[in-house]
Amino acid sequence: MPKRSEHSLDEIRALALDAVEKLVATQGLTGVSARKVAAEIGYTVGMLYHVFDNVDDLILRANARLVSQLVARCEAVAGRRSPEQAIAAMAGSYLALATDRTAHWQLVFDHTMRDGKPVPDWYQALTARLFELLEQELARLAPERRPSQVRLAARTLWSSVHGICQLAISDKLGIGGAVTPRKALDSLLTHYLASWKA
Amino acid sequence: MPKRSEHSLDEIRALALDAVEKLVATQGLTGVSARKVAAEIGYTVGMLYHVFDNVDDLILRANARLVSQLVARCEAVAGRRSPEQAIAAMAGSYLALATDRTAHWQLVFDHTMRDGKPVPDWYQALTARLFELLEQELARLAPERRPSQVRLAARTLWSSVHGICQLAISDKLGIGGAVTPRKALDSLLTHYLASWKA
DNA sequence: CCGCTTATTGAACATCGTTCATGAACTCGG
DNA sequence: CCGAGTTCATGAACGATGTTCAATAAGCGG
Repeated sequence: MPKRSEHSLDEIRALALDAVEKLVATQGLTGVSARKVAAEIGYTVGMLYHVFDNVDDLILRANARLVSQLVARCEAVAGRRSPEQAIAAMAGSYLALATDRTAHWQLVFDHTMRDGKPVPDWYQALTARLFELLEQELARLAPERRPSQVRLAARTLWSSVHGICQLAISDKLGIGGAVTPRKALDSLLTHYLASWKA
Repeated sequence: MPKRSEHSLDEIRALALDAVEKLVATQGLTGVSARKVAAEIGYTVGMLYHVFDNVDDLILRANARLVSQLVARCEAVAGRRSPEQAIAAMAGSYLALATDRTAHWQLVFDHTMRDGKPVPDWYQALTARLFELLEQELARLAPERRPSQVRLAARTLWSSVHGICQLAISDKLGIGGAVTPRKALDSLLTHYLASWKA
């Protein structure tokens, strides 16, 4: 007994993504499943598959919205002030989102493709954009460095920031609490950049 | 119709852990499930629960064996040579295991407790040991640094190494291939330590 | 008004983690 | 040597998961 709803397919998509955010915030990682999302938006599971390829696609779209926010914040601070400040602001944005929306960010970290399929291109392009922005600032910081060196430094730094934020989220950093992720990021950027720009 | 087997409980435990390694190596992350492990060792699911608390326990024990290898390698290179060389050897051990036994290491990275229970103490103690070893070398490198600074540097560096290895495993580092994880680790250690020991 | 497209359902399948009553195979006291 | 109790081990069951799909209702173009 199907009943035409008042929502367009695009609206249903958006509703589903909202539901993912709500569910992960309230129930954690296990709160996100096709059936729960469907129930949350008042549809059945089958409908979700009409609108998303599969659950991987659903979660990836939801995660992309969060990563896009990070990209936006990084773009906002790019170019302004000194390169060091811009880079610090980017890392800070990363950490801020990670600690502010921990549950959803855990979904970003922990999600892995079923079976073992590769992450789709449109998603990888999003994260690649983060590398680009950092490269820009690094090039500004040390204009005489060759592009390959800038590339290496960007990937090294961003991976490190990623690692710090991830361990911070899973509470594996400072058992005594003396080591905050904020301090770790400061330490990383201060020392790495001091030597790198020289 | 239960038949007494020829294995002791401890032997079954060991067989199961071997099976996890074999399954993850041949079938990837999805190849590891209670039923598949049970089938692999010629028992039924119920038997696994006689010998492990649950699947989290099973996987954690399997992962612990791999992490223990890393700990052992790090202990082997600790104290010898210069602190810089020891630290580089530790990071290299991390990377070597990550690239050599990629599938199993992905299990270490990707595994998260069901429901959201905390990681048990005995496992956290294992990873904490890695921090300790690095702290020793850092203290040797800069004897005048205060313990809190050594703590911070150890966590910063190890998280960064972790991040680099993780992105390397999931192939998110160098699209062009020019950036190898090896170079990223070198870059990280060289620049960070150069500034930090000063 | 009829037929075609589109939305939506609900049931089905396979797999997963987990629990448990059942029972066979040992062990040991008498 | 035999019965009681303990220890292995099973297979079925439950609920939840991702995914597919035939069936069907609603809307729309002619």
